[in-house]
Amino acid sequence: MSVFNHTLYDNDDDDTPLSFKRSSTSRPPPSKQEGSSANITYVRNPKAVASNQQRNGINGASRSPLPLKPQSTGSNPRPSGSVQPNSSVERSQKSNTVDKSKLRRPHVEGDKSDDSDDDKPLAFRKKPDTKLKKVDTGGENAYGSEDDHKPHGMNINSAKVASNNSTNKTVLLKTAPLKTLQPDDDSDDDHKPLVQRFNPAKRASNNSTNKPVLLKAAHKIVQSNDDSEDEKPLASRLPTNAAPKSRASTSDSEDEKPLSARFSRGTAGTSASISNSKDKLPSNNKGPNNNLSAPRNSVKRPSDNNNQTSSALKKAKSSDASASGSVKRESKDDDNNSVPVERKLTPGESSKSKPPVKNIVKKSPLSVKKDNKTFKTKTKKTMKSSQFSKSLRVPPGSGGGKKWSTLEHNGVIFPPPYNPHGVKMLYNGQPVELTPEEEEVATMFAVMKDTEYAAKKTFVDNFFGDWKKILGKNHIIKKFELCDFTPIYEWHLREKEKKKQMTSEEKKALKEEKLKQEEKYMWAVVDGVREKVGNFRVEPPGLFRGRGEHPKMGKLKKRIRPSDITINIGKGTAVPECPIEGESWKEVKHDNTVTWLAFWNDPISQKDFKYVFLAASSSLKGQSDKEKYEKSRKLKDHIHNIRVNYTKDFKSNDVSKKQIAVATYLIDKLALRAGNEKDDDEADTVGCCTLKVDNVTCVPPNKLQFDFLGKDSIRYFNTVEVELPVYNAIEEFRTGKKDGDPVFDKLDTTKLNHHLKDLMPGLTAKVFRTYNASITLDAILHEETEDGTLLEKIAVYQRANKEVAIICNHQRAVSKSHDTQMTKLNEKIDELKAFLQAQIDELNKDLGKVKRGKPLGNGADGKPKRTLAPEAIEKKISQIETKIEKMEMDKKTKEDLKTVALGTSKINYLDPRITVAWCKTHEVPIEKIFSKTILAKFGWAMDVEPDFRF
DNA sequence: TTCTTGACTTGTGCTGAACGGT
DNA sequence: ACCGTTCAGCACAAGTCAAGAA
Repeated sequence: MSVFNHTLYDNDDDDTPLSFKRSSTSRPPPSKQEGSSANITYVRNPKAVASNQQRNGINGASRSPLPLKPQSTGSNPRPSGSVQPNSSVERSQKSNTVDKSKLRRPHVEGDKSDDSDDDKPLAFRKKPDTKLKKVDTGGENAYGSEDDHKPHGMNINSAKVASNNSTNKTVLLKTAPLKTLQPDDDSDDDHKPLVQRFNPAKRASNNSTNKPVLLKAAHKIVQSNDDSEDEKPLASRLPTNAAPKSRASTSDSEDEKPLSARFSRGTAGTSASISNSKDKLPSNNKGPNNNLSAPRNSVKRPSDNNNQTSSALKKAKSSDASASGSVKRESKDDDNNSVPVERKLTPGESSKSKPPVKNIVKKSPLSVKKDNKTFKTKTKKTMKSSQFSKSLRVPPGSGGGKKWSTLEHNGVIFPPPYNPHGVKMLYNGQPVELTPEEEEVATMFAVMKDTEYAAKKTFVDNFFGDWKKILGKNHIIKKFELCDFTPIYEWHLREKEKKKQMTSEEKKALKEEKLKQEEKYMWAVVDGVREKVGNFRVEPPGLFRGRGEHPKMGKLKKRIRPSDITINIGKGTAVPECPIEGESWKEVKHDNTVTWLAFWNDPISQKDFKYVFLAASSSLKGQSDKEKYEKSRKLKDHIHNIRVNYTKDFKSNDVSKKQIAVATYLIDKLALRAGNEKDDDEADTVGCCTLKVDNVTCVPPNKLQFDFLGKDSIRYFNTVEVELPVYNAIEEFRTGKKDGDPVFDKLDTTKLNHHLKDLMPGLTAKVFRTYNASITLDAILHEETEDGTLLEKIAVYQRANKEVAIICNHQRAVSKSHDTQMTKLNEKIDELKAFLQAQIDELNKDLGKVKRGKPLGNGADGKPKRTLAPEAIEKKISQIETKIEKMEMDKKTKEDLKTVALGTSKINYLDPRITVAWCKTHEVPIEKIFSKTILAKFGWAMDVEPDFRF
């Protein structure tokens, strides 16, 4: 069977984590038998749980003080992407010290080689002269970042430096001209405190010496020799050669230097504030999706075998890679297993097995128009899926191309019809009789009474406007102010309580019932393989919860009916029966150039669609995921030239060119999103291309302060030191414009991406995010993993993950109980400290006696104390101190991560092969890093060789 | 060329299961 | 066994980007 299964889910093993052993070489753990055993059970125990309601509310997430990126050593300074916390409080809280030390990044200082820098994540690149000035950092991070770069030892100093300013942090990047950077960065040490520490040379030596890097050494060596390298982008290789550390130092291409040198990054703190609110209505449908036991299919897709079979190595070249990615699918044969079976698919596989199809697929947009009148069937659709040849297949993203040959599924499941509760709300103090339809909408609003939404005017206005349409002109209810939804709200609370009070048996029964109803919708069969369906539940009606200041928040999201839904299914396959009697689907299509199983128009914005796709663990999704990472890896080979290219254009006389250059720089350095144009009926958020004059402030001599609301209205706040030409260009772009005007008036994402494609096939703005995230993880893991305990290794991974999350500005709301929890933790620590101190005092006393040859007397238990050797006593004291340190560390970690979300980057930006290879090399059970779901999603990456480098 | 449509990825919060301490 | 905290997984909003239509 597939490795995947074994690895991940052996039944036998139960939950025991499997660990990859190095010795095993690339092999994954022995596989088990096929499907048999592995079951993944998604079912959870129906116990009652206390949910924590973290809520929503406001997030004020502030970012942890993480340092964003350290300086880069080289050329590009990474933007510090740190986000600053919104709340001053939070900011102040952060401490920089701890993490940083761990985070240190590889650094290269002197690098002579530019190349190396290019490979490096921006974060790691050197700063040119960093003079570290510390900028005002707001504190937390500013320093942090720098510290991070530094070797641990260095941190101390840096710590001092750091101040807790609550304000903004500025990053300091040095803009130093390249020159500065280069040659002797070592020399820079003088300037920079941090820097000094960083001598590459030193580092290298340290590693070998101080740090026990067992694995590393071996590993590295291997890499260089490995064939595997072929696969790897050059850049990646470089690092490997010497010690990772050496990377920087070693490379010599000076060519590159200039560019790199130029970039300096500031690490500013960024803070992000969040303004999301969120309360959601209870959705009817939610439910765990557990797996049912379904038989699994062991069938594999016919494949080419391109896949990687066992050998992880099969590395296809990048180009192929995408095509050949192997994917494991979850298939189940039988009911019981939900275990994913590994399968490999090659894009072409399916085709093979199946009869060749014509390849005509052209990609046309869906034929369905909204009107649906026009249903055009474009050629593609018409074509039978069956016949495409593999060669024709195009990567999923590419647009054209057949995605499947046969597709079977059972459609979607609808939420239950509204069940009136009969509780009367008050209007002007009087109970009001409402029809079920009117009551349903009133209830949607009532249950949100304690959320932030209920206090927002836009939300209330939109809700009331839509509700009035249902009430009709002549309804007694005319003014919102006279409405009192409290009775319904209280009813809701009672229902919630009832639910909570149910016994576990009752809950279990309910769950099973639900599972039984949903089981048939959970699976689809694609090219003969059973695959999980992602979101087979139609969204229930409710009030739209747009994020930020969304102009449509509160509008009624009407109930979706079968007549709103378009089904996509294989030709010749039975069309799913419409689950609601007397109704029928809007349309049934047979389009094998797309991966959706069904869609309906978003009731809030008719121009948008809601799709039903396969689950992330499916082969189709896995293949596309792999292609995404392969494309990002390819960027490694082009990044140097791209940087040279845009640097050259910073001073172009062609404004359009200049804007493209500066925008690309910001996307590369700061990991900004592209920034598509938005309509007026959407929240007012921006990305790089849509930055407005008031989103960027020039802080002389060469810093830029960004403050804007990005995706999901998450605040991006960061002050970064940039190269002087960039600074000047931004200043120029802002000149003569008003606050709300676009900084990049000659640019939009289409133009930018068009330009990027000239630099590298398939390159788009978002690829930089993936590239910088993955290469940062790869670099930190290689630079900082040392021999140590499992927990220590996991901590290294977490720090690396955190670093990436900060770069990407992935935030989360601070849990409501965070402060309480911290207080408790502090009390516990203090208590323990006092206790431990007493012990230490006692031991010290004993130590003195022992040294003087005196008897120890009796212990607390009245028995004479055993005489310990001084060394033993010292050791004991040391252990106690270590324990205290560990607790402090845990506390810091908790504080640091309170506003940082690690999951998003893990799921979307970090090439799983980096993690898998690292786990194999360092014998860390993959389950310690990836949850069951993520493991299933990344089945395609499980058999990577241990020496894989991004 | 620009606008619109369509498809798919990315991102945050909520809910309830899992975990760990008492 | 109970209970609070942590975390996995889901829901669904909000991005990106390509291709077709105008």
